[in-house]
Order: sequence, then C-alpha cells, then structure tokens
Amino acid sequence: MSKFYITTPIYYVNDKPHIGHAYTTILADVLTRFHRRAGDEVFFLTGLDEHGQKVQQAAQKRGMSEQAHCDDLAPRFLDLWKKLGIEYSDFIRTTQDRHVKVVQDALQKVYDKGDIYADEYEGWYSVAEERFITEAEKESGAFRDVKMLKERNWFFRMSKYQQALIDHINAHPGFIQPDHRKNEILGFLKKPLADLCISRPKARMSWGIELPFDKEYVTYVWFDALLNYVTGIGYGADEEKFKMWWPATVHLMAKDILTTHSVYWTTMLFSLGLPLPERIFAHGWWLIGETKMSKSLGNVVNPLDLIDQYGVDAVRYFLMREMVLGQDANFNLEAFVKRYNSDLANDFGNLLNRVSGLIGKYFDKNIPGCETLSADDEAVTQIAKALPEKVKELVACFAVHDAIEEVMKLVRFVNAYLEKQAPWKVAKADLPRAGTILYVATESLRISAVLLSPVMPSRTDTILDILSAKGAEPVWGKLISGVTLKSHDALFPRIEQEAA
RNA sequence: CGCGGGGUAGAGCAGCCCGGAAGCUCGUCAGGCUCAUAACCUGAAGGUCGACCGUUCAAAUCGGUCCCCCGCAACCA
Repeated sequence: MSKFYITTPIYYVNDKPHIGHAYTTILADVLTRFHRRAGDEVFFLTGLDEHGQKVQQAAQKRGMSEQAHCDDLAPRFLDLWKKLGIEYSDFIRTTQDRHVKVVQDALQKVYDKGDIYADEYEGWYSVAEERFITEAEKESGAFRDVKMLKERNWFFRMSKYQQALIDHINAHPGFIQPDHRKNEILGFLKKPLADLCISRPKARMSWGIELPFDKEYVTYVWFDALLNYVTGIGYGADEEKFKMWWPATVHLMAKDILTTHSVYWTTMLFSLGLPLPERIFAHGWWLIGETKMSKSLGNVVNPLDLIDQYGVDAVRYFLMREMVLGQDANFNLEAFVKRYNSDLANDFGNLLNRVSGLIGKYFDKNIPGCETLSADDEAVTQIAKALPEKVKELVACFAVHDAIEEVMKLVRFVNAYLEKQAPWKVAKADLPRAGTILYVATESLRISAVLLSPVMPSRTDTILDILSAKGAEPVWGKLISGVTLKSHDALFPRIEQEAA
C-alpha cells in the first residue's frame, strides 16, 4: 500500500466552468478511484483561485465586494463537480484563512532567506487591461494604449535555482510528463531565467494577499495560487498531515500552465526548502475543429448539457476514452454519439442484456454453476485474469484511454465467444454446459465492470448490484453461482441518429 | 540554422527505439446468427507507410536531403 496525492490546478473563479476544467478534474477523480481501489491511501485536492485583477474588476462592475462575488460564483464549480461525481478529498479556496496566512508565512520565509528583493520593473503596460504585457503580446497588436512603464516591485530570485532545476529534471526522467513536454521545458531553461516579479502595488490592484514585509503591495496571483498544493494539506499548520502527503504524487494540468508549474512552482519549493513533487503531468486540449475550447472564443460546450441528456458516466467515459495521453483531442457531438453507441450501448451494455436474458430464460434468473472449462473458455478466463494487472500498469503511466481499451477488448472478445459457443443452442441439449458458458461470460462482464468503475462509478455500480457482486475484487471466480439476478433496464440505451 | 513533436486505408490511431508477411477502432459493402439495445459475429474492399536518395538479402522501421502540419518561446483545463 502506498500513498497517492493528486492535484488539479485551482481554477479561476471568474471563469465559466468548461469542458477543460471538467476533463482535468474527471481525470484526477478517475486516477484517484483507480488508486483507492488498488488499496492506496489517496488524497485528491482541487479548488479555486479567487484573487487577482479580473475578480476585482468583475466585483466592482457588479457593485459587490470581491469576496461576495467569489462566494456567488464558487457554486458553479462545486455544483458541476457534484454532478460529475467528483470525490475530492478537499476543496481549497485561496481566500480562506488557512491559505492566506500560510502564503504570508511562506513569503516571509522566502524573504528572510534573501530570495526576494525590490527593484524597478520596466515593461509594456496596457492601460486598457491594467496590466503589464509580454513582448509577444505587444507584437500581436491585440492591446491598445500600450506604453512603457516603470514601477517599483518585489522580485523572487528564480534565476538562483535555474541550474538546480535543470539538474533535477535530468536526474528524474519521469518528473515532467509526457517526454516532449519535458523537452520543451529543458529548451526553455537553456536561456537564462529572469527573476519573477511577485508583487502588485495595491494602488493598481488590491485584491490579493498582502506582502508581510510591505503593506503597499499584494502578491502576484501565481505565487499565491501555486502554494495551494501545500496549504491544502496542512503546510505550516498541521505538520503531521503535511508530512503524510507531501511531496505530491502528481500535479495534473493542461499544457498551457506547464511552465508555471515546472519553473515557478519548483523554484519556489527550492527556496522554501521543500521537496519537489514526484511528477508534473500536462495533458492536451479539447478542440472544436482547429480551435481550442475556451471562454474567450465563445465556443464553450457545457458538459452539464451532455450530462443531462446522456448521463454522467457516458460523459466521463467519452472524455477519458477519447483523449490520448498528452495529446489534443477533438470534441464534437457526432464523435460522442458514435463512441457511446459502439462501446457502451452495443458492446458493454448489450453484453449485460445478452447474459441476463439467457440466464433468465434457461436458469430462472439464477447465476449458473461453472463446470470443467474447455479450451475456448480458458481463452476467455486467461484474458480476464491478466486484465487487472494490465490495467493497473497502464493507469500508473496515465494511459487511461489504453486501460479502457484493454477492458473493451475483453468485452468484445466475450461477445464473439458467446456467438461461437451459442449457449442458446447448447442449453437445449446440455444445460450444465450452457451454464458454464454463461458463467464465464458473466464473470468476465463483472470483472470488466469492476475495472471500469473508476471511470463510470454509477452505472458499473448498477451492474454489480444486478449481479449481487458489489465490493467483490476483480479476481476470477468471485461471481457467486446460485444468486438471483435483479431485473434491470438497458444500461446504456442506444442513442438514435435523430437525437444526434 | 532557437528548441521539440508529427505526416501509415474515408476518419482517428498503433507499429519505428531492437529491420524480417502493414495492424486496431469507427465508417462502407457482403454474409452469418437470431440470446441481445435495428444489437452481436464472420469476411471483403480500401494503403506507392509525405517525397527523393542511400545502407541492406530485406526498410513504415536505420542514415541523408527536401516538402508540409503542429507545439514551446513566461495570460488562459
């Protein structure tokens, strides 16, 4: 038994929850459930980033306090997680006392160490956006009223830890995943790292955590937000709990915030004298056509709509099965319907109907006994017996889509096995033999359901309930002969083309 | 010469490290089955493996050159 501490980024409270947020969080939930089922001690942290300029501006616009604005918006995420069946261990908000106090302690600690200094910051400033912009942003021409501005600010000596970071990445091949992302970061680190501006003058932006050593400033949102990974598990407050969970097993995120995590966060940890997380994993983006799904482009697909129509398990399954490890994936309704019908309705759900129909007809709904196995039976059982280990290995390297596919291979194989064995014919001449065939098929289905339960907790629970096998391990032979199948409806009703 | 990833059947991908009959899912077509959710099973069609040159008995795989697409280059799952 080992420990598994996983995090999602804390999402910006001002954002409208979209498929990207849902994907990261479902992935974290699925991995957590896999590990919990494998007997690991798990901690799954997610939450909200509630500071920063956009929150301040939005609150002012609505004529309410920033905190009231955050409190008003937070349920958009909380409700979605509830609807998506997310079982997080804790939900942290950066405006909570437990976070604010510890961030200030951390700032003081880094300051005392001499890793924070004051300097003039000079750069392109967008008057309209009220923030400094990068050279690339200026070049894009998307910003008006751009002028050179000089401002006194506080800086974190990120450059001091550049070499230590490069060494760490090279010494720990799995630290940044997938590999091509690691190469990007190493490429990024070939250039000298500049120090990070970690303050914002209150005169310009006051909705943030005040610097303990300068009351005229609040801290930069990233310095605040990243610390949630340690404040959420008791850093600086509950040392026993903190020692139990830190370092994190994995920080999960989309590729766009990989740099902040692998450079800002790691150097902050170096300065604080804390060990680095074991792994930083960047997944891809969901695209519609060629463009990223995001709020700014106005092409948001609300996962809530899909859940209401097709059920939460179908949405979780689609997102987990369709996105390949570390790559971008395309989202469209047609692909969703295709995936749902072929995998869930035709293969998986239909297999349940096949076996339960036959057991109902020939065995009065009682799960038959299993007699001597034929070579064909053995072919099935061997796959089923090897499957849990295979799935475990794939999940360990975040290949959730491959793990799912391995299970679906068994499901397809069992459908072909039934076709070949034709228990509906055998039953008329040799009932015990038909029973054995059905036992083999049903037990394979049960094991498949257990292995898919982290992805589809709700419907697999229904299957296991029908089989009276809740809580049983995915080990061959745990299906109990003689128990009566519960009656049920189609598990995943086929979506007809008109609906698409 | 900034760094990196990729181009394989109509679509999406695996295979490449370690050369040895081109594979998977979806789609299309034909047949089978009739337990099941118009489902399931079997088979077929469909590929100059981006292009060219080279190494080799043998190249999707190794080497070289070129073309095209994409990512990173300090906002955003």
